Amino acid sequence: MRKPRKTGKVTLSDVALAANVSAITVSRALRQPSRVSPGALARIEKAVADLGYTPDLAARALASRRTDVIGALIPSVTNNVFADVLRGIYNGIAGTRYQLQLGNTRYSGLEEERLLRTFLSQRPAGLIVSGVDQTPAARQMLEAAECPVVQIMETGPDPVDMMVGFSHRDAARAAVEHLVAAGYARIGFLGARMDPRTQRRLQGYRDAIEGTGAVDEGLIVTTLQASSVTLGGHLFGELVGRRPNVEAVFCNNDDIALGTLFEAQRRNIAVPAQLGICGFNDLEMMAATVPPLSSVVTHRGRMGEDCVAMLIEAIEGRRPARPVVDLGFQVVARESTQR
Amino acid sequence: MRKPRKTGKVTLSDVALAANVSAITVSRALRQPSRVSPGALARIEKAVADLGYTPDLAARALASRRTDVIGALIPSVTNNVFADVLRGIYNGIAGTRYQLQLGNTRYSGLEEERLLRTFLSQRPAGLIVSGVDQTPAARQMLEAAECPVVQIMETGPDPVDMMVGFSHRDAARAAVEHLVAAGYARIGFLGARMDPRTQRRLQGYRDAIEGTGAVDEGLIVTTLQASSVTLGGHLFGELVGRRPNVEAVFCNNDDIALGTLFEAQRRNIAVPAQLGICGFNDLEMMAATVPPLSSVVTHRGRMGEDCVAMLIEAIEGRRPARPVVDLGFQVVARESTQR
DNA sequence: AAAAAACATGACAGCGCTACCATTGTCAAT
DNA sequence: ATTGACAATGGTAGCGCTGTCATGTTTTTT
Repeated sequence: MRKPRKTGKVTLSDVALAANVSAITVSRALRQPSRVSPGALARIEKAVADLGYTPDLAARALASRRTDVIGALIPSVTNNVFADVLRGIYNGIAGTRYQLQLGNTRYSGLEEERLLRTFLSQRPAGLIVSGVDQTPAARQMLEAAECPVVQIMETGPDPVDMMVGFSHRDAARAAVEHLVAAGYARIGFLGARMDPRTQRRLQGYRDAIEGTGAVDEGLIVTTLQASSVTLGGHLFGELVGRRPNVEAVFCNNDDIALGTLFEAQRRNIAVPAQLGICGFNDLEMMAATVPPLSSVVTHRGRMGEDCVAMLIEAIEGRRPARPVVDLGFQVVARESTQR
Repeated sequence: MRKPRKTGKVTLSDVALAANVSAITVSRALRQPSRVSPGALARIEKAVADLGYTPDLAARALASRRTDVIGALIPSVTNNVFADVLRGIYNGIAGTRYQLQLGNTRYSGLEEERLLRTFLSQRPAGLIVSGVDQTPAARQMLEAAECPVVQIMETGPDPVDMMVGFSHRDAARAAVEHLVAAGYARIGFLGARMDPRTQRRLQGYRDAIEGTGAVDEGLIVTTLQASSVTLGGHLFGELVGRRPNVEAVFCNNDDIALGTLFEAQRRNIAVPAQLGICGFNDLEMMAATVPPLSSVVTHRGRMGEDCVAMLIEAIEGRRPARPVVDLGFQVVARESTQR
């Protein structure tokens, strides 16, 4: 007697009809099977399979005023660092009922605001944002968000909600202290992009150098350009031009460290005898170079996994005991810094 | 007289009330401003701004039976190749009304099917999938999809709908022919992961070698492990163990080529004099190594941008004249293959 | 000047699902 | 036997928006 649906789509009530229960019971069977009698459940499951029913997520979202979408905002999809974090996030999310919606802010605060607005209008179940330097407007949106929020990549005071990361300043400081301990003096800093986290690493460099004397600004070479291996070579070339007696470099990231290594080869500067090189992040390749490059391990995959785990806990009402997780770091000393 | 919404949310009809028009007119003003009188439009825009109205996408999706979501399925988020494609996709999508939903299949056909099912139940506006080797079930879902579909990464016969990519087989063949032309004999092949596109590159290698004589299977070293720089070194070591007189290698990708370069340095094998190395994809770093490494340029960013452009054209009813776009490739000869 | 076409707007009825409350039946406690 | 607690199920009423058709108003055409 029921008029055929215009859309031809199999709906809840088609399933209900086939299973001889009401629509709401089917809905319950799908979401909380334990609240439905075994007999009804079996009939419903059969009907779902027979009819090939798939829930309509838009209808569900509209009716329940919630979704299973976790939004994530990262500044770059090509940067290996975020790629690893992203892999962790996908690993953490696989097998759960949540879906990831990824936004690429391209290091722009305005773009982040725009994406945040879009995401929030979808009533996400949770939100992942990178860093702690949101614009005031973004910060306000995050605080007003009625879902859990995790800030990733770094730790800091005053979290919006939860946090998982580490101190870039401390990590950089430890790396430079390692160079000092290895016997290098006149240590340079090479940095690209100069986003907030890079700035904090520079600060860590200053912290360490100040422990041994005055900072020579001429040893600090930075650019706003995006990081690359080629650029690493250029930066090192610039540094050598300015301070020919430089003994070691702490590189803002591993691409720059690799570029520096190649540039040193090109200039016949022996690594580690004449030049110590330390990178940051410890990408897989760092152990494979000649000589192997020292770096700072950052737990990127772990960060992605943990932030998803924390988010899901919070979404499901079990707020983590510690809302701020510091994953730490580890200086890995390889041949490139063994004078 | 209108009872206050329970959700406290600003809705279309709140805007309509404030602008003194009906809800449907507000709806039109937002979607097709040209169909509303300038006066009404101005009042509506003011009301939207004053009230801070944001459309509810779930409600829109339910009522209109369509969304602005473009789903993309890629096999890996950490592989530089896909990262570049993804960047292109995000570039193409920025500034449009479309949103990207990204799925990570992790090179698994089953996972691809699962994600496809999830995506399709959201009535996406369009779909991007990687490669041409979908499982039969996935293929069927794609063919039944009522939205445009683009297959990316490679071209082939029998597209589901549209395609943008290039021939991996031809590209690999050209690379190996370049090695031959450079005067190398006994050319090896190093491959990891051995996914379908890698297999086709191996086929291209065979094509080229067969042009000069018989293929020596001992020169082909492969593994199912995921590619990495370290692994590249191991593969090359394995190859040298088996065929000490190998003169050149065509590497399945640039990470492996880089690993090979380092392994050659470790073994004091001179590149390019004693060993020619050619990679695949031409990542940025290839030009910065010592010596610079030859590779095959693949237009990854372009592929991402083009596939989005094609998809949007098709979504909006302007089907592209050529549904299959071959972006081609380019062998870049650098010092590593200049004997 | 009358007819036709184009515009501007609105009323209504859902889209497919779930929140909320109500109803029924069963069983243990009183 | 009565009561209350609980489990299983269903009815009703939307969630916020848009498709469809209808209505009135202007502009254009012949």
